Amino acid sequence: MLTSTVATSNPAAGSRPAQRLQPIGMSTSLPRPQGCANCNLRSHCFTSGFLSPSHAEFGELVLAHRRIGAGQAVYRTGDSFSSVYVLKAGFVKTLALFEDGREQVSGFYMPGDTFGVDGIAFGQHATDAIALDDADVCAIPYDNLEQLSLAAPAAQRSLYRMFSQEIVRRQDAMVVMGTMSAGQRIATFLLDLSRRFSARGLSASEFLLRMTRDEIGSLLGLKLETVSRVFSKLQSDGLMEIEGKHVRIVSIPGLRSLITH
Amino acid sequence: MLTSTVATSNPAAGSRPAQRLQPIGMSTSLPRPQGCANCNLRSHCFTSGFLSPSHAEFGELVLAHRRIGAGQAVYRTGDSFSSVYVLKAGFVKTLALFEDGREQVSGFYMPGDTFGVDGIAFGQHATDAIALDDADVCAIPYDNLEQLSLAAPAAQRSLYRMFSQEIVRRQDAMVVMGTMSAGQRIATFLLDLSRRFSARGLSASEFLLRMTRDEIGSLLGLKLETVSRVFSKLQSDGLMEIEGKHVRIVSIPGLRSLITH
DNA sequence: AATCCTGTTTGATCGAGATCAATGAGGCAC
DNA sequence: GTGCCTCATTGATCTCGATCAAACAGGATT
Repeated sequence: MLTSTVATSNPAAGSRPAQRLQPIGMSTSLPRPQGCANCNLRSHCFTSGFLSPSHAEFGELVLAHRRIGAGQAVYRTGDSFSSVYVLKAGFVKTLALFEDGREQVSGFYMPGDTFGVDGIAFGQHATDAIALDDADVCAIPYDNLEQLSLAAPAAQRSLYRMFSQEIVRRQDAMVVMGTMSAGQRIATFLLDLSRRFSARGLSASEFLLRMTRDEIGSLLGLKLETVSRVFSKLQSDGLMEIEGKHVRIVSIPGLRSLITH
Repeated sequence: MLTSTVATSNPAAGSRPAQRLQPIGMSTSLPRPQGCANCNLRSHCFTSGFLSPSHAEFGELVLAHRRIGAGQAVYRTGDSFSSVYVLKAGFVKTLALFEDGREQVSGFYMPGDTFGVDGIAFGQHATDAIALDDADVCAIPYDNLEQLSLAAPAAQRSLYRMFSQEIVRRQDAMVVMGTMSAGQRIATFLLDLSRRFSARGLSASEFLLRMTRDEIGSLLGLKLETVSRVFSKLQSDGLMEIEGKHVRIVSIPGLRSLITH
């Protein structure tokens, strides 16, 4: 069992209704305390592929910066598409909405991740992006990005890679939902989080879930009770420990073998 | 009931094992009988956004052309990524493969559709692309596309739109699998096919399925028996008629209301 | 303190779809 | 023609996850 009680970092997210923000543009952005050159997320940001230290001043030109309160929207479905966003701090979920009111979590994003790319197809966003806790986002106006891409082949390549990764990410989600049992889906989810935390220099085995059981279930095509039951089962099987939002993975290989068998 | 027996256009696809083709490049491509300017799919091809008639000769430079036999692969997972493909004739499925051997159909493509975009992220394809019947594909070497994008902003914009559409398509598939019953998934699938046939000037209500029940089930996260049962149910409910591969949708609004309720 | 609210856990039951199984239909090879 | 193969249909049964329901924990508010 976990010995310490861990408070969530997002006490207000649930009780505060999601509110619409103005679209984020350079003209309305707050001044950035420091530029890309000094950003501690440089290595994870997709701009690192084309913003070399010597181009730091160019980075200043491209990026805007804004704080999003917990539960608030970075953008809403149907909002005119103007920017792609890089998460600088906090966590964000994207929600896919269907015409008939159906909705589903389509992704969780952590610092360094890029989101909002879906908007390019039709000039308006195809998801809601909601902050799970207080979050800082860098908004990259799409017009600037297009310009930059024309001027810098490396920028174009980074952008294409990012697009393609979003395609692959959703494709993997399809396979997970189309072929895996509840236990396998949860294991896949946990290992994905683990890998991403690890890539950011954080612990691969111990971390906080920033989202609810309901949101996890929505992403995976499961009900919240099923998510809860699977967590309990994995704990009793000795593969993980879970107490509220606090997760400790006991056996990463154990979770992996669950998925294969 | 349907009064005529309709032969499938793909008698050999099932009995012939999928075989690997050489990667398609300009140097190995067959000469094209005619250029983009005269292509009857111009209006559906993503190149139509930037290849104006006056640029027809540029189109000749960009495009290569090749016939793929039924059951053969345009590319395989892991193949080095060199081209994006536009389907000129026939039907193609893409298969997503997982490390553990898991596989799932991730999309069906019809003439005018673009596929293969997933390869850009990691420089190698993330899917298999298999012809469902004899197919003609236009291969667009990625290097050329990058060059063209740098020179022509309209080309870049078309390419981005296409990427983003692939993201949205997979996201919709996630919602379908994550929130819909078997009947609703099948109805969504049929309406999607109907819309796409209709957009190509073909009948929205009567068409041939080029794929097996198993392949449909794989795309939707269902077993082939379930697909078959749902077809039978929809027929007995008077919403569609189905005989083998031949589908006639009796009530498009009826199918739509199935999805909502 | 008491109350309320959201999120979580756990139990009992139900049902949609998977699984197992048998049969049939169409096409191809010989 | 016969045999073989893949694909499709339909029935019987089973099972996993959904649903319905109750209880509880932690915070926030008053």
